[in-house]
Amino acid sequence: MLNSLVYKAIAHPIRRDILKRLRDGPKTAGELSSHYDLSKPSLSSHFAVLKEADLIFAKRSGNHIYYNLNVSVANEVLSALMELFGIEREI
Amino acid sequence: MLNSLVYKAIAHPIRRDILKRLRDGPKTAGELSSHYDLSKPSLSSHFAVLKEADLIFAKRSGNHIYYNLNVSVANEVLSALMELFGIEREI
DNA sequence: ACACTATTTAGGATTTAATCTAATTAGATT
DNA sequence: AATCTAATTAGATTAAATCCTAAATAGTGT
Repeated sequence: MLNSLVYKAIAHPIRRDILKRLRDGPKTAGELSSHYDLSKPSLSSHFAVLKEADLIFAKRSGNHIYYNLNVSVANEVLSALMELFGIEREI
Repeated sequence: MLNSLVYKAIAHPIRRDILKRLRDGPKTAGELSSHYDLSKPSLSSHFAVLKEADLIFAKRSGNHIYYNLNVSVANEVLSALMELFGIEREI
């Protein structure tokens, strides 16, 4: 079954928004932080929660760290919820 | 978009287990409570969270209150998460 | 190696969630 | 209307999450 950390990770609106933004490609912490009225340390801890849940992963390039959406885990989340709700997935 | 209460609701393992059990049909509070080492008031508050999120609804029949899974909202959850992760749903 | 920039860790305050026991409500049945 | 059963509300406590400022780290690039 799916890791419980994932559910905790998507429980926070800012973390969901981060995930949504990462759909369109990798972003740096600074780039993401510009969208929220939140200190960088606070945002960093949101990243940590998402990383623990394995929903994102980090890659350094030059002076920046880029965050990437972990698409395979995202798919697992959906499968787990479908099972939870007893809904069949087509294909 | 989807109500934020839904994400909070599925964040707790007991609440997810309740949802799973309700897939197979309505259950009373007492019936559900027998599966958990938790006081009835605590469980009742879990029901309240699920109700607030509109994931379940209650129906009285005789001396019991039956809880039912709200399938339409369950489907909305999946759609919302698919959008969140940028995954297309077939059909 | 030194300094610069980006990000995270530490420590602490505040808020929200989860849980319990005891008391109450709601409705059903006699 | 009195009683019984099922479930919830109240009130208090403990645990977990969120957020901040200040300090530390990590890696880049001069």
